This record gives sequence, C-alpha cells and structure tokens, in this order.
Amino acid sequence: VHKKVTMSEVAERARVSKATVSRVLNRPQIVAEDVQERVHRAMTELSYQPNRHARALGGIHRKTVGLLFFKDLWDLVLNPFWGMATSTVYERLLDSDMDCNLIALGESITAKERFSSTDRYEQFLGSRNVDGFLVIGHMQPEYENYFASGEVPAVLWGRPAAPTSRLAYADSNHEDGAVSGVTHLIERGRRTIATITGDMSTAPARDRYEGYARALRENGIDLRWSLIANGDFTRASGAEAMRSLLDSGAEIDGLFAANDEMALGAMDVLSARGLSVPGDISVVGFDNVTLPQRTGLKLTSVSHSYDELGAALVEGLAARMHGEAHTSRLIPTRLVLGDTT
Amino acid sequence: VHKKVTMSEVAERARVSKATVSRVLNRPQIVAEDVQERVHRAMTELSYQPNRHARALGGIHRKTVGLLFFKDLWDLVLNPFWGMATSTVYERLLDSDMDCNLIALGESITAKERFSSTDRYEQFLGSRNVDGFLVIGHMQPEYENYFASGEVPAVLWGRPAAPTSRLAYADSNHEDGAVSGVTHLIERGRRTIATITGDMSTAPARDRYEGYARALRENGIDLRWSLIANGDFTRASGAEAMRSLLDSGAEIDGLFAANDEMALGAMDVLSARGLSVPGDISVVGFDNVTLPQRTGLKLTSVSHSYDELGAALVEGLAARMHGEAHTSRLIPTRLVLGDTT
DNA sequence: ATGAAAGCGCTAACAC
DNA sequence: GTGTTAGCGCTTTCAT
Repeated sequence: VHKKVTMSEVAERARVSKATVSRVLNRPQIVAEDVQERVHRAMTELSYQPNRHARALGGIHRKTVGLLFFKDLWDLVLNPFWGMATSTVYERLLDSDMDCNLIALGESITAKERFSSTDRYEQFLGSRNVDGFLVIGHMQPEYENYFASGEVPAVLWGRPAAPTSRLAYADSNHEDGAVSGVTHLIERGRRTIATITGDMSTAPARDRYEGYARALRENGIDLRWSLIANGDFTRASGAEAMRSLLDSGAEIDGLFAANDEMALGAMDVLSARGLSVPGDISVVGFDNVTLPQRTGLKLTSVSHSYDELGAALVEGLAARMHGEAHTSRLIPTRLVLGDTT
Repeated sequence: VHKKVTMSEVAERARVSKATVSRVLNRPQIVAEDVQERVHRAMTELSYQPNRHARALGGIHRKTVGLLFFKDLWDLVLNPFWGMATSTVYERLLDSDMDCNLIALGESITAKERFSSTDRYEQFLGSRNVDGFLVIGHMQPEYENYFASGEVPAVLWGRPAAPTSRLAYADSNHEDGAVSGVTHLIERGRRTIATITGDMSTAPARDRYEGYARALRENGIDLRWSLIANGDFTRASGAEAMRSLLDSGAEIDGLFAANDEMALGAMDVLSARGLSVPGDISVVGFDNVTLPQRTGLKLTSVSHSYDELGAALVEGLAARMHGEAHTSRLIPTRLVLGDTT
C-alpha cells in the first residue's frame, strides 16, 4: 500500500505554497502557466492523490449517490432489467463525476431490519456517506412518503405507486411503447394479435396492457378476451400463457408480450408446437434485454431509452441535491426491430 | 435537507467537552455512566450524525470496498449468478461494517477507456475513496498481474487465470461439486448420464466437466463421447445441446448440466419431446439460482455456499487491508435436492 | 473520568 | 498571481 503523500510535500517540491497547489487542483485558470507546469510535475513525481476526506471537509465535495433497490432478491437476480438499470445509472454517474454507493439490495436485507426505519437513510445522508438516493423498484408506502417528502434528495426509476405522490421520478412511457409495438404488428399485416400481460398488480404491466388495447382500438380491431392471457413477467409464465392461448383455438398471427422473458417463454412453446416465428406468428417483446438467440433470431422488442433514462435520473438527482426543484420525466421508448416480426 | 449539527453543539447541550462526546462515540467504556446518558440524550435530541469525512481525517476510518466487475454487460445482465454474487457480498460487507462502492461494471465501461489503466485503481485507493477491491469476473492478464502484485489489497471471487498467480481468491470447489451432482444421479440408479458443458474456455466449465468425468470413473462407468455436448452457459445453448444429445439416439436417463440456465433450456426440450423429468431423465444443474418452475418442479442443483464465499471474500479482504497476508480458500459446495431427480 | 489544545489534509478568504 | 491564515469536524495526546 502506498504511503500517503500530502499537499504540503507537493508544495515544497514545486516551491510554492499549499494554496497554489490547491488552486491548480480546483481553478487552474487563475494560476500562471509555468507554475502549473511545475506543480503538475511535482504531483506526478510524487504520485500525489488528493485526500477525498480532507477535500470534503474543506468544502469540495464529490457527490456520491446511494443506489437503493426495493426488490425481492429473486426478482433482482432473475430479471435482466435490474442489471441494465444498474449499469446504465452507473455510467451516467461516471459522466457526471459522481460516485456510487450500494445501499440496500433486495428484500432479503430490508427484511433483516437493517434498514427497517427511515432513520437509517437519514443516517447515510447525515454522515455524508451519500448525498442523495436513486431508488429502483417498488417500495412500501411508508418509504415512498418518506422520499416524497422532499426532506432527502431522491429520484425514483419508475413511477410512484401513489399517483399523487410528489416523489420525483423518471420512467418510460410504457403505454405508448406498447402502442408502438402492437401497431408495428398491425402494419405487418397481423390482425389476430394476442397479448401476454405482466403481473397486473404492477403499473408497468397495466400500462402495457392499456397500450395493447389502445393500439387495437385505434386500428379498428376489436378486443377479444380469448386473446389475452396473464403472466407474471417470468419466462415460465410466458410459456404457460402461450399454451393456454394456443389451446383456446384462436388463429393467432401476432403476439405482444409484456416483457422479453415472457416472449422467450412463448417462443419456446411455439417452436415446440411447430409454429414458425415470424412465419406463422410475429412476436414483439418489451424491455429489449435479449441477445440474438441460438436460432439466429433477435427478438423485436420495445426498448427503453436506457441512456436517456439514466441521464434524466442523474440530472434530476443532481438538481435535487443542489436544492433545485425537479420535474419528473416520462421518456419515450423506441421499437427495436429484430427478426421475429 | 437537514442542517448539519456538529459535535460541539452536542457537547454544549450535554455540558461536556467535545473530547467526551468523541469518547462516548469511540470508547464508551471509559466514560462515566451518567455522562454517557446525558450525551446520548443530547445526540438524539439534536439528531446528531457524525461527519464521516471529519472522522476519517481524525483517524477513525470506516472501510469502503470497491466492487469491481470484469464482465461483459450481457453476461452481467443475463446470468443470475451476478446478482447472487453482488447481494451475497453486500450482506457480508454490512456485517463487517464496511461500505460498498461500485467501481466498474462490465466491459461496456472498461472498453470506453475509463478504467483502461491500472492508474485508475490507484487513484481510487490513494484518494481514500476505497480501501480495497473485491473483484468478480475474468480479467485480462495485465490486471490480474496488477492485483496479484500485492500493492493493492484485493481479493478475487473465482480463481486467477494464471494458476501461479499470487492473487488472493475464494472460490467454490467446482470439481467436487460436479462429482457430488453426478454421484447423486448414479445413486438414483441412473447409468447413462449425459452432460452439457459450459464455455470450456473458462475454468469453472472445465472443472465441472472434470468432476463429471471423475464421478463416472469412480463408479466404474465408461465415459462416452456421445453423451457430452457443449454449451456456453446460456439457456439457448442448453436447449440446443439437449437436442443434439437426444438426436444422437443415446438412451439417456440422467443429465448433468454445467449450470442452471442450461439445465432449464434442456428441460424445455425434454418436455417438448414428451420426456418426463425426473421420470425418464433426471437432471442436475449447477449454481442453484432457480426458483420452482411453473410446473412445480424445483431444479436439483449443486449450490455454491454463497454465504461462506461472501464471508471468506470479505474476511480475506479485511485481512489484506490490515496488511496481513491472506490465504486463498476453496469452499465446498452442497447439493440442493429439488424435484428433478 | 474529563477538559484543553494540537493537528489530520485540504479550501477559502484575505492580504501582498 | 501567490502566500498567509484561519477554519472544516473530528480524534487524540497530555494535563488535571
């Protein structure tokens, strides 16, 4: 481990004062070229690293945000969306020169009472461990109220359960996204379009279903109950839903699944039954978290604008941490064409 | 945002000196009961939160470890193992009163040159941003050498690519794990046991294959090439491998898949072909990252001792950060019985 | 057992 | 432009 070299040592070596070294670090414009040069050389020669804690105490504070996951462990682990969200957010934090602290992962932890009270969050804030929170997942009302109170800087990925909540958020426009997916199927000439919904106790599932219904309506196609099957966002549920859809005897030629996992599950069943995709049935998923399958087919999917979402989240939090008000944002999705339509 | 209350305010209110407050915080034993009482009351009344940075400067330093992922983004997202690893490690860090910083996630980031040089890591260390690294995934040799040098405290989850590397690590005993899985199949009376391997360019895949071979050998069963199919740890590859296994015409009655995802893919194919599990074919996976399927079947799987692994990693890193030498550890797996055998 | 004072490494007035 | 000085909030001798 490197022994720590302080600013004074650099100053001494560069034959200037600590203040000048500090200036070179923070406002290089106001120090003479040649002096800067000397200081920089001294810094690299000594391989100087400013002490983060000292800087923070002094007043220069590199923000660190706490990443909060309110999710069941298994959901976290089995749903690719989580990983996408994490890395997306992380990249944007990097761009904004912020650090990222993991604060709570999954219910397995919150259940252990480690974070059972909101005090815990204030502790993180108060101790300057983090300067704000990025929240992912669906939390209990008490927490939502807490974060919505505005006492602590926080922004949510998704939408608050309570529609009237003042909690700042950024989310995809799930309904419009679903509309674009289903409309695409219609444009491809499909008319008997089934859907597999997600867990309807969640807002995204409901929105995506609404989008499906609206797209049909706008195109003068009647909604048929026999074309609607319920899933819970897991692959297995997608497969089962597809089976029941097929067994009901409808002549389905298009499928809109509320997420990619279920689309994949459905396609397993289709291929097992000798139905070709997209020959017999076109399928569209949601989330765009799949790679081309071994069959060579890449799933057509409604994709979140991950980068934009991440950026909106981080910008929003930065604003909140600066004390500014933050307006929530609804971000458009885009349809990513694959080979399944 | 709460206005910051300092130690002096607490001291004043409790009618003691800052020094005493500090003592209450750090070595309560040496301060009189009644004084402690008063101080504690003052603290809660003012809802005082010690400033992390000030403490660090003063000398009390809560360790922060940097979580480093050397993995391709898609692997991260699509392989449940990642999430398990993260949350496992995180829980153990919590137990040890350490914080967790995300440092690099996936190749998408390293590729962007943000962490292209090892200097970057020293920066994190030097700036006291983190005190050590927990590394997950497979890294390029240059990084491995860097971390193995011992200059920076680091422990790897998995095993170094270079067998002679001095890099401290903790890993499951994949080979023994595979032996236990295959032996279990044999004990269940299976004799024609196929295997689907993982990406053989990785050490775990090779180890698990070795275990398969050894278990057969130890039980006097000949290895048959027609019972070995290659996959790449993805579900789709498992399905394809299963198909080719079945098409080869062998009368398979047992399957050992090198991970759960592939086992699931294989089972998709089995059910599509009307083969029952475990009736016709018993199947064992590896990693134990599945929930019971919709069919009600929970996959039998060789499970990592996640808690132990996490604990070993964190303990090891703590030792390294204290300057002690750390000995790597190989941790036994345990077979988790499900309904597929 | 407790208080006074020095100092951790840095930043930010304020002078020159 | 650059140096001097005084903190930032805490820990830790050293007295008492």
